[in-house]
Amino acid sequence: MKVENQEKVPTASELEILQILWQFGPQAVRFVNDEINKIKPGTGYTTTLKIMQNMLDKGFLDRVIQDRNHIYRPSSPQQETQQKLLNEFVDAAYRGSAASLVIQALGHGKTSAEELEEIKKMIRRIEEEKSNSNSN
Amino acid sequence: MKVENQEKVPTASELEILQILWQFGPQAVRFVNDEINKIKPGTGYTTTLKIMQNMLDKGFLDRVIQDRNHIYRPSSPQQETQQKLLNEFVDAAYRGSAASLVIQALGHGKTSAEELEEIKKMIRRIEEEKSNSNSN
DNA sequence: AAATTATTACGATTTTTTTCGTAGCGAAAT
DNA sequence: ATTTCGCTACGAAAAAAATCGTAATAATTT
Repeated sequence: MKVENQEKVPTASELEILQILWQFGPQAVRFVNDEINKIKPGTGYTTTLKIMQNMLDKGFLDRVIQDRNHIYRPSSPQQETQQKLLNEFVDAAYRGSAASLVIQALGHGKTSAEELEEIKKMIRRIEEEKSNSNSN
Repeated sequence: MKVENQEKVPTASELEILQILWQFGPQAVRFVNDEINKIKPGTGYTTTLKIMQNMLDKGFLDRVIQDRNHIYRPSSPQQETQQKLLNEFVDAAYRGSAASLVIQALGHGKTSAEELEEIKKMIRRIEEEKSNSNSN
């Protein structure tokens, strides 16, 4: 019985690029590089290009030619990638205990009342599922 | 007004070592290397040693001589390091939204009823603090 | 004190990631 | 058709992290 998966996840720089594509949809390198320069000024075009090409090789991105240039888009849905990142992070930083991560994440105090409501709703949903799980 | 911190956080391998020291308290290299070999068999003694020496240089570990060998211990409390890791992770993977991370973390279904109770307790505490926040 | 044993120190190599210079290519402008 | 412009391809260098071989050191045993 295997304990956990060893999925390949994007690096920090790769994740920045994914965030931009998640937010703005499929884009050319130029657009992505411009966005990155808003956060990390001075990042060369070819730097961004190379990372995106690496991501293509690793299978994190797909590419299509449109209007004579290359449009990149994430090859997996945002949620799925975030879930993998989260799983890896929980294992590495909290030894697999999602609950203690959650408690610490809430503990920093910047969570709004609306968000807390959403979270409570989520908990209620889970509790309902749990009580129904005998009749599966 | 600064938006967020850019603290130096341990790498994945360094974090593994911190986890061992958090769990078992201050230890010599030999002990840490043995533990690591339970997870990553074949990791050489000098590899672990070198990483721990790097961590000493970076300030993640302190060292004391005891019984003629070097005993290492984390230089910051576990919670503090985990909080920094968490902040960085929330920014990188969830663009700063702790709430969506929490919802996704709960979503995978492996959180026990007891843990859910703990989380609800935490939420109640936060809500109380929020309503008292005018009288600070 | 010489040999053995266990440890740390040091340096080098390998691997991964990030960075960028330069060449090549195709479309548009002159 | 030649130049210019914007993009991609390629390769290499720099930086960061992980790995390990070997030397040095110090205590214990003989």
